Amino acid sequence: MTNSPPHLYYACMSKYPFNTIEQKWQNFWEENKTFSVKEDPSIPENKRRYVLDMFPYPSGAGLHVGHPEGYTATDIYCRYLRMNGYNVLHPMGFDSFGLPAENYAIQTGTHPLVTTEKNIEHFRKQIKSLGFCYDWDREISTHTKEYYRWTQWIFLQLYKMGLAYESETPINWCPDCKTGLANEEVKDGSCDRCGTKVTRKSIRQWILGITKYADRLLEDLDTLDWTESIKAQQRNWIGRSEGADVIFQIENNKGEIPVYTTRPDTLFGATYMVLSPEHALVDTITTPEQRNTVAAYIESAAKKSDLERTDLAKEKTGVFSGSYAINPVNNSRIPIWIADYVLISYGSGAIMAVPAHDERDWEFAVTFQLPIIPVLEGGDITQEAYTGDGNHINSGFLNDLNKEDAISTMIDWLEKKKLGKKAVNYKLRDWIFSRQRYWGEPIPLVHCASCGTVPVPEEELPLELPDVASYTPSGTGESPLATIPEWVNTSCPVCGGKARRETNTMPQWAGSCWYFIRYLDPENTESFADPEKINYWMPVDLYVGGAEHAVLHLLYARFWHKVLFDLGFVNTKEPFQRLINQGMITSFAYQRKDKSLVSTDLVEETSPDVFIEKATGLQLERVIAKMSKSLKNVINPDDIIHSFGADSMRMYEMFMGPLQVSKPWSTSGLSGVHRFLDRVWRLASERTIEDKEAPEPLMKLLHKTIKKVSLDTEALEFNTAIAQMMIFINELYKADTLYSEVWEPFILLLAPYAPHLTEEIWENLGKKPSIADHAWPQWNEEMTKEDVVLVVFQVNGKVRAKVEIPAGLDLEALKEQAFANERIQEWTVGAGKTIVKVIAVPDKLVNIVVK
RNA sequence: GCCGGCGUGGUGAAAUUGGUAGACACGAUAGACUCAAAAUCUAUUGGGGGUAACUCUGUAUCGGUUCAAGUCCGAUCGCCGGUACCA
Repeated sequence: MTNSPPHLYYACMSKYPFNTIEQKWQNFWEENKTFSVKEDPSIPENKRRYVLDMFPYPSGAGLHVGHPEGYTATDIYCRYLRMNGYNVLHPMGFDSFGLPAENYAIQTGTHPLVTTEKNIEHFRKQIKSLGFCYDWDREISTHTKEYYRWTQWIFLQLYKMGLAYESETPINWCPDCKTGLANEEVKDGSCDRCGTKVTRKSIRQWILGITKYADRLLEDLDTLDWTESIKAQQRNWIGRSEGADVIFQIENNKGEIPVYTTRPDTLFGATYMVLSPEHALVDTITTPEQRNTVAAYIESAAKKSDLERTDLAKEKTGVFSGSYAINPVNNSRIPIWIADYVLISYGSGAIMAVPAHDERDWEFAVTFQLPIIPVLEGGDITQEAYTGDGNHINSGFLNDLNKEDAISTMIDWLEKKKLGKKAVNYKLRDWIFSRQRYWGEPIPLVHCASCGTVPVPEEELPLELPDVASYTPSGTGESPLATIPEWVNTSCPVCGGKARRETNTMPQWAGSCWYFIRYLDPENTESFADPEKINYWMPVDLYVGGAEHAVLHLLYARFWHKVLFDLGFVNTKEPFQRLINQGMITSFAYQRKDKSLVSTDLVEETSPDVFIEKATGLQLERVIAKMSKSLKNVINPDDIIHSFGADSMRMYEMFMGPLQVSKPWSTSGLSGVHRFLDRVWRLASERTIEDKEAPEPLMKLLHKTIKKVSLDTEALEFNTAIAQMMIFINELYKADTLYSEVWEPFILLLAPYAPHLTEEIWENLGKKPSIADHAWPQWNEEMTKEDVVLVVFQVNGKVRAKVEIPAGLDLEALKEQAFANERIQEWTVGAGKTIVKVIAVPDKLVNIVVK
């Protein structure tokens, strides 16, 4: 029960020799290429499966217990599919470009290539020690030039389609990582990777036009078998809204201001306008009297971080520009204000303000005493903005219409008068793609004074990452590559004149946008993958990984895939048909009364479930927390494998609970699973195996077990499949004889779960390895049915008797049984009750309703 | 605030279409084996009452639908994840 510190595991020694067994079979699989897979055309399409794990970033910390969770789930599923005659593609690789290796290089002077390859070695060894059925011949790493050659090639396709463009507008900048970040990499105003507060910085950068695909990224979500939560996150992130662009004329012919609104029906209630401080027209509309005030406001707004301008801002601020605009529906003169609650990055950076029906405008209007005119009935606009539906008032031709009708009527009117038009907007921004760092794919472009930006010819790819003396980013917005003149200075591929290479690199997400395609054809030097192989395997049938990539990797990869689809290079609109997110493996932690947490090594369990802080003697509450070094509750997979074996580790992670939910690690729970495997081993080694017929009850249990394990494995419900196998073993334990006709099928059922142990037992039975190539056992439906069933008799819905009766008894006979039952009689006629109604469900129950 | 998910024993969790709540496992208690311990095996184990047969009660809270609700519907509370002046 206690979450013992790691050194205590070793005390729990097992009897079955998992260390030697596991090493032996891992060697066997490797030498025999048991899990190598080919595109066999004779296997029909419905018998091909592509099962993919999110590949890891090979960090210096090594494998975390969270990794094997998803990997074990797909491993069991793949082994199950193979045994059922499927041709299964199940590869593994490494997402090996990225900042940690580079930061380590800065600290130590070691080349990122050296540490990365060392980490990959370590990860590969750790992953192999769990006995997964990957086809290691297909392993890829995104940092190798053979791989990034094609990442660069895809970038050039994007460039040629006009989807990659250069820009110099303010972007998110992490002062610690010294690089620009995409919107998706900013969480709560901080860098997703290092937690440093993000600032704004204006630098030249490469941007990918993901917004051109916004509609398709949104629509095609409906075709995917993903969890609602991830789809919802992507929908929210794309943030599509429908409304209208409306043009407001500035008084005295100073120009016009287009605004975007989702509520064109409230146009009669627009009593002022607001421009974002960064809006291009601010200068034009500011009157001489207001110039100083406006300039001061813009300066103060510019100093604020995004976080201060949005999250932290409770009070609305702003200044009057001095100018007025004309409301196009009623020609009323409305003031134009400058306020930072309007963002330059959304819509046109300017709004019409309808304080009666918009919370933000209401707050602003109240603060600055601007008029609030209701145009919909309902609510109390003296207290708050009313955003609900209602009949329109004070709205000319919209009066008496509801919200929906008024919106369409107004849009028609605007379009007819050429004052505006229907419009769609997105929260999604284009993808800021360049990084001012070293350890990433060089962007294969050349800047020529006469030809402009020119792509590196495809046949010259890969454009190799050069060696640098110092990895430290300049911080000025240039990558360390800029410091190598012999690399930067080149000739223009078009005119042959002097030119400079692009010095930015790609973000870590680039490599993971298409790695699942490279697995199909990892050695190909002619193309990124052979179309025939793509046709054979794609799309990915099942993709398992963490939910933290909901709007990063999963959105970017979908975008690239759609581009490749449009170019005819891939055969599907979507890369990942089905997605499952494994839950996080958490750990227990101990909490004081004041909610502060105590490191696990400072806690003692004095009696069951009583936890005491050693230093103070105060009782602590056990809570669930993320594993963290500071709490000393991190579980290291290597320790677990060493003390309990990979099979125990695999099975425990599956037995903990449903794959999709997060659950706390418990080492005593692990030992329960280990005990089960040990019992299997002891049955195999201690009992005599008989070829004679097994008793019928055992055969029935076997068939029920085959059915349950098959259906649950298919549905990825591994915890209940394991429970059924435990029931089966508990039953086998009761007899001295082990019948081969029940034992052998059981070992096959267990094989995907505990592959090493079952290979060994299988071989000891005199069978030919590998058990992974053996056919999955089939159940006989007749044998899963019981002859006698337990039926309950209820009176008024309360169980009053339980009886065993022959299965399939007809309803009348069933009712008769109930009435004849002594206990039922006591509760019905015996108690002087009148029978009102009788409900009978075959093989289940009889419910007698009495008064 | 908004979106998504979840609330079941001491603990991790089970429970087809609504039909025996708590399978399986951990922990605990007792017993067997042992000089003893560990390991192993067996039994019991939601809570209350009763010598017992049995009985009352129980799936976050309150209410509803139903012969029957962990499951369906409504409201409330709590937890987790995401997101937030997006006009």
